[in-house]
Amino acid sequence: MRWNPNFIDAKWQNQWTIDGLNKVDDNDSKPKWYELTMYPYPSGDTHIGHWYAMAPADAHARFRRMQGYNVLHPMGFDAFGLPAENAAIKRGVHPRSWTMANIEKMRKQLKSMGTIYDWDREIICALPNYYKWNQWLFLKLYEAGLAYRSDAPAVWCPSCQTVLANEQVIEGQCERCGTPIVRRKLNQWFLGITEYADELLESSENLDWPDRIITMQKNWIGRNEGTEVSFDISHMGINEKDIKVFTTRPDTLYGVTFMVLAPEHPLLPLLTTKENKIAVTSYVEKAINRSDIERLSTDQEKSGVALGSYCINRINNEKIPIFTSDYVVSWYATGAVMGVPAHDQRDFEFATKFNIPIKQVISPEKSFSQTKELPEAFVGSGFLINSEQFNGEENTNAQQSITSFLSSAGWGKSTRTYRIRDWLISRQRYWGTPIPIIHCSNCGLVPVEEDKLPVLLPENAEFKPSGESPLARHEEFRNTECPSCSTPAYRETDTMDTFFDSSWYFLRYTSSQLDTASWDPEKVKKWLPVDQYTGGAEHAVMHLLYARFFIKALRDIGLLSIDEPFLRLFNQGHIIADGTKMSKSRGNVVNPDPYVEELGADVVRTYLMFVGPWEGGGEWNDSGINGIARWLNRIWELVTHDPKPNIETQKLPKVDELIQRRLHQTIRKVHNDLDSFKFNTAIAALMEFSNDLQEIRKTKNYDPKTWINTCKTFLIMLSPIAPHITEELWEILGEKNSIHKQLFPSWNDSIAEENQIPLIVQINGKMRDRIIVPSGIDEKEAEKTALESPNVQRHLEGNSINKIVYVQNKIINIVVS
RNA sequence: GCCGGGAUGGCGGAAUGGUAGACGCGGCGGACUUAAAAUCCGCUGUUAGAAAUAACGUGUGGGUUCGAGUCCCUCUCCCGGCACCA
Repeated sequence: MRWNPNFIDAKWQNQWTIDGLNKVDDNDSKPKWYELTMYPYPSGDTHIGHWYAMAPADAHARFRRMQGYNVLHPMGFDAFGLPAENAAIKRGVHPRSWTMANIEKMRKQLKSMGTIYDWDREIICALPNYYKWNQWLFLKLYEAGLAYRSDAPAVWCPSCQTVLANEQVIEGQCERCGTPIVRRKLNQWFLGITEYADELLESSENLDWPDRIITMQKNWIGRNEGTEVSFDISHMGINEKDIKVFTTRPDTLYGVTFMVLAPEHPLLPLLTTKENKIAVTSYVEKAINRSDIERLSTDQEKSGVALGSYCINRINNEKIPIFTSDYVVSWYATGAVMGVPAHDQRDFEFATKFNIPIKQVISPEKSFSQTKELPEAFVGSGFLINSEQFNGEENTNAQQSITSFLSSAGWGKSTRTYRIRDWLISRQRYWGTPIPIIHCSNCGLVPVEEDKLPVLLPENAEFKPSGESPLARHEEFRNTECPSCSTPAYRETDTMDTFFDSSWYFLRYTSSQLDTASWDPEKVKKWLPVDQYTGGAEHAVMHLLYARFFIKALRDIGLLSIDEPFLRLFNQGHIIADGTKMSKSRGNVVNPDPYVEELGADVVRTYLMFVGPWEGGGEWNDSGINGIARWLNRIWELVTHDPKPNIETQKLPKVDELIQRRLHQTIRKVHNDLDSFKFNTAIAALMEFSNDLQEIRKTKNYDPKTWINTCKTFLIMLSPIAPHITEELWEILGEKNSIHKQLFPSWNDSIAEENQIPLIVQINGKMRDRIIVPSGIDEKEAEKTALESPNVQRHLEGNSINKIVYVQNKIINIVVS
């Protein structure tokens, strides 16, 4: 190393702090730019994956700042969550001390990256000055009817000993620990995200987000148009008079030969006959206790049991036997399915197994008379048969006519159903925000008064998981009195999902120190929405969807006036090691510190940006990192060594022109690449340019003034990527003001333009020669020059020219017979 | 099963329908050095050739085009998402 990176890193990080270079001024009159990167969970070690997420984001934010924006690029810690609790249980330390010690360590490591975070704005969600506002926002949502308690069947992770949101289930397994989940009926807190399903779907069209994320959110919301049909059970003598089903195929209504209720369906016990009770109860119990993976595996044989009762298909008055089966799930649509075995493969399999009649009602041909036995369900389109007045109708048509018939009869209606469920936010764990509600036997649910917030998380809880919240066993916390009637009452003891914290943290950055409100409305008005968000795609249907919902809900409550939190989104890839995600438990964490110590922060930053497109991520491999160290070394040499040009040569103006041309080409390329997160090619362009400068220096034919100015411009372009070495060299070149206060250079297309270009000569599309011609020559001239080429002549021998295709400044293709 | 994205040298990767392999790593050869490291110079897709050059070459097979890594169709494999969703 020709320069001492450790010395320079420390020198400038210190100097920038002293100068307040990265303080963000809310009153700055420059246009604002809010560039946000997802805040990390303080797991203890900043690994190379964190750098991969943060260093390029920092370079981009710096680039925006150099374009003249007032840039807010904050950092904080997603400090509540299970790992702290698990680590605490394992090691006997308190989650708070574990978390705070980790934050301490991570903050130091993040500072070593040389980022522009304004640490005065840091947020830590696990501190009362943050979670107080979680509680306050919860109460606002509660007042608005968007937070409610309900008995819906919840997803339960047997290992984490808590309920989860549907979004936290990946292929039937807990997102965090991979344990197969089960469903339990529990009384839990939900947020009404489904009320916003349509808006979430529709307004995503206007976001500058990757298509795949928008698609994932669309699929997750899963809006489906169909028909709700009610089947008559009034003969059963119970309160409910019908079973409602949702179907996308109302055209097959005459083909219904059975009804299936989900094992959790509320009507199930009421519709089970005495004779069938034992069989049904045992089936239901088994089904409910199975994990989703077992239960929803598509390759198992259909199972089920008859309830012994029937319902009436009102359209034709047929008696339809009722079954229960685990292929019908309670958490989608109405939890009941009309069985049309002739036209649905699942129903077909069920009917075959239980010897239920299969009645065909759609035929591929119009003149169809006789029902043959179907080998499998016919799911194609065709014409209705066995359907009374609708016979002969095209089935797509019949979907509408049957639906309107049902509507006018009051037996059904056209409707929509959604896959998305309301967001379950209760967690039976300790290390989270206490839900600020009091349960009173007289008054029911009573919100904690605002001036009593925060409801503090007690320090001395026994947090070993037991299936109920640790706070439930904390008498002092649990026992309180009702704010409204003053009788003894108890506190809600569940805590909030940590995605609650991250749904609004970006608002808090604008006024993180404020203790009289969740945020300063003026500042939020100034900074929001986030102009550019960067982070991993794994949050597509969790954090990103929740945050969008939050903003819309808070807008409707009157706390905000924006519709969307994040205007632009960029998903960077992930650095993996040994083929999987880096994690402490897997023991494959790559620590950046040794690299930083050996090579300096700039080398690590630059290398991470150079290895490939940012969205790609990839396997960690340090084989090329020395190449970056060598390059920065060469730059050090280039700038610090007196050029000593031979100013007497006559070629001087020409070389100057060449330098200028290459410089302007490079500015254009680097500007456009940084603008669109293409750091790898921006760095490649800077490398090419520095290689050119080295060649030029060897000639000694240039004006020293041009040389120095060119070096300075080059350093400015490199400074968002490698902030320390460029600042040092900037100082060495005699500059007094920080390089990071300079504007990004602009280019001039006419200076960048080449006057001599290589023209590719092809014969029948194969390259035969490249000739240097003046830029912009016309076809005739190009043709003449091309035909003069000996190699071209050789290939033309004995052939006649059919056609010549000329593309100016690119190619000339001679087509011969 | 459905919906996305992808497959380019030994490796990471680059290429508005117009020179495939920029840039970097690694490798080979050379200079400097007592030597090594560092640094510098040259070569480096495959095959043939001393070279000029030629043929071949972007997962498979076809197509459109003067011209295809790029556009269209087929298949294979890999990655991500969803999935007994009614």
